[in-house]
Amino acid sequence: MLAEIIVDVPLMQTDKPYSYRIPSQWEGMVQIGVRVHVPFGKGNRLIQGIIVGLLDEPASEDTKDIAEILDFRPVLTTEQLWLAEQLRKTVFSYKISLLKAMLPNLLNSSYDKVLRPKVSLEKAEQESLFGGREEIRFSDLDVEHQARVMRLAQAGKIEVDYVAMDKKHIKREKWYRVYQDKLADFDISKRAKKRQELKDLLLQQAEPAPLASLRKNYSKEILDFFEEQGLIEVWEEEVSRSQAYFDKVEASQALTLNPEQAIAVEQIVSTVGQESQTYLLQGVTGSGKTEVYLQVIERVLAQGKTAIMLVPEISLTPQVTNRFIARFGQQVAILHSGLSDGEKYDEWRKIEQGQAQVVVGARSAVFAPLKNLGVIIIDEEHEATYKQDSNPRYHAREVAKLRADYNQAVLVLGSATPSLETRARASRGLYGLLRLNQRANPLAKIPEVQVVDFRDYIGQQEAGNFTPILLDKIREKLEKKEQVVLMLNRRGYSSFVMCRDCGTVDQCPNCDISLTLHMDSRSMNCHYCGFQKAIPQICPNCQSRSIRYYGTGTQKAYDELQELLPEARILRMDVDTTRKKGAHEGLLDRFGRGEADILLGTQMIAKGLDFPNVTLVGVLNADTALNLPDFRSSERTFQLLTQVAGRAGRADKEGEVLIQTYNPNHYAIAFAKNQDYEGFYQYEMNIRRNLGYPPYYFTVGLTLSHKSEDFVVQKAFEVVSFLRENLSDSIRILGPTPKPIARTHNLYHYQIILKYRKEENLEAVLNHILDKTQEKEMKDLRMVIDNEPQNMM
DNA sequence: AGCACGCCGACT
DNA sequence: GTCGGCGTGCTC
Repeated sequence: MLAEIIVDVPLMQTDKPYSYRIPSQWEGMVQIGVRVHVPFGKGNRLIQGIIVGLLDEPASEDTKDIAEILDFRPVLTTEQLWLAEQLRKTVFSYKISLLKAMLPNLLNSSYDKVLRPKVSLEKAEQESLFGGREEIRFSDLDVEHQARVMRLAQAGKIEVDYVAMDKKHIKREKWYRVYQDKLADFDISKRAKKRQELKDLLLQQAEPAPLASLRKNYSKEILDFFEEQGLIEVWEEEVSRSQAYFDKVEASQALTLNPEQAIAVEQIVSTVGQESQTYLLQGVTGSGKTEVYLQVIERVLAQGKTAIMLVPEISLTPQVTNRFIARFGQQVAILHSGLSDGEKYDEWRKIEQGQAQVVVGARSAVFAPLKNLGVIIIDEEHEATYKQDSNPRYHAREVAKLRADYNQAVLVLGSATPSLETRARASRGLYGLLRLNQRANPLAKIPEVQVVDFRDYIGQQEAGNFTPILLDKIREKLEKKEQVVLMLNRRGYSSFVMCRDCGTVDQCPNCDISLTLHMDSRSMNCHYCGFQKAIPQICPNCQSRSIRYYGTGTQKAYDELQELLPEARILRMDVDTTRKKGAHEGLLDRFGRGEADILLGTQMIAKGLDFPNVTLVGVLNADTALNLPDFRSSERTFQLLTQVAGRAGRADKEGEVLIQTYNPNHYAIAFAKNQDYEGFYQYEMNIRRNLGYPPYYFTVGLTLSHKSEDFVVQKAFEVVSFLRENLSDSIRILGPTPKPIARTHNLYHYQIILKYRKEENLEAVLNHILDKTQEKEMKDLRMVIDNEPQNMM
């Protein structure tokens, strides 16, 4: 009996199953989807592998044995193995990388080396290294000793063995149960006051309970006494570390749907279990999409099926997740990046063991090992975060479609501003189109949007970020004790330092980007590589003292605002203030409780917030994302402005939106002002057709990086000519061009973009290129192939 | 990746 | 004449 194993060596040459013999003692116990350790290569070092197949074939001469079985039951389902197989075709990554992306981090164990002295090792060395012990761990040594050990090992004086460090870790909790009859008859001496007290307490305790509740008031000795006497039974149970999270949420009931919502729910539910179908649920902000999701899931659960609910990472706030916990209680598993590895593992086990039927999570939750899927819902489907921007570069939407097909499940894509790709498919009838045009709260009105031309106020502004008209509006709202949300769209620039005499901008020495000023740490920082230095006092180029801060950041806007409106209580929310765990929720909670008048933040405030007292939303600078060298920049700007406008007037108070811009006539801003998705869609589709971009064409981006610019350029041209030779004439190849930020981490990046409608050999050709870049002569050339890149930057 | 094989220059 | 440099190729 042989097992086919994908080994954990992420390389093109090893991206195929290897056959290993299953030692007879494990025969019949080994299953597909189980992790193993296998000897690999000349040194027979142990590496992790995943069994993807079993063969009833005789072993050949050089077949090796599986060294160790890591799991008693599969950690990957057959569906997940199938998924990896499918994704391998469009995600230019290795199968092992895809499989590992489906496992919780905790299960991806690492290895250690065990060292033992050989007889040839000098006594003195043995004493100083081993100090009498029979073996030591390589990882326990400091770098100096590690090097010494390596030399001795090479000299054959130390024996080296590989062992795996398995970090698997299940948190356990002690529980107890009282033997009531026995306890009632048990006599405790009058002098043992504490034991008497505990007896009385336990007689009231009919149900099993956590031992920790007794530990608070009773010592270990007393509890041990009761256990030894057989009065209570104590045992250990696995606990979910996120349990506390669930305990504090109160259950909620389904809300009454308006006719549009009801139609959407019925339409979606009617297809569940019938066929794999995709719906686009296009609903204006505040139209109650979440309630539709909740009721669809409820109906799917009633059919005995399971559900995945994907939301963008940023909106995985308690505000959102609590709604799911409140409705479905213990049936929900929550997966997001804020959890520790241990917590993620706990949630994963809940899913894998069938305790959770609903998974709410960010991108990677699309891989959740739920069985019998009925529905997958992707909220805010246009968000770029659904595409992973590191290996493996999968798109959650694509994975969800595959899973829906596999399970005959329904895929629901929800958005107020769908991506053009999705909307185009709905328009062509490939997806069902469901619309919600009314706000769920009948009193809430679509807010009035006003566009302010920054150029009209040049020279008369009190401060760089605020036109007088916006300031007046803010003051007006503050007087009425209403709240204001201000968004600073920082993408593209931030504050930098420039010399007024010679124009020199302080740049990162490793990256082609200006350094960003951070007032709180009094330093200049590079946002790409983390480089940090002191704020210059004189120009590094001309030694002039006329050095000034330019651009704008939330910090600067905050300072300006504080000066202009000293009485206002302002909360600042950006990556700097939300880095700490829980800081994000903390800030929102405070704002929700009315502890601040103004919430000033970056794009992260545009999503999912629902504060009834917010009546003004101001966008300080609508343009920054508009001029980025990316064909999606208009789409992004339109989506962002529409989203943020939706934060105003959620309840019965009328909302207002004010957008400051230098480009009031740009179509993305004009359509956003009128909240006209249809107009924007038609206009943008025309542009995409003329320029040959998605959804009319498919795209693939290739990025080459190297520390020598000449070398990357040369290799990039070689890649382009290889592509031209091996692909059809109809493919359009752009580049190579330097990336918009041409150098980061001391590496030069060059980009090639492919645009095509149909290309038979593309997968094979790209795999071949990936394979070639791993050859030795390519030195440390880095190559990334990104199918349907979301960011051209 | 990591390890061994193997073919050329510098040295005993 | 040999030691060791790293370019090349393979891993069930």
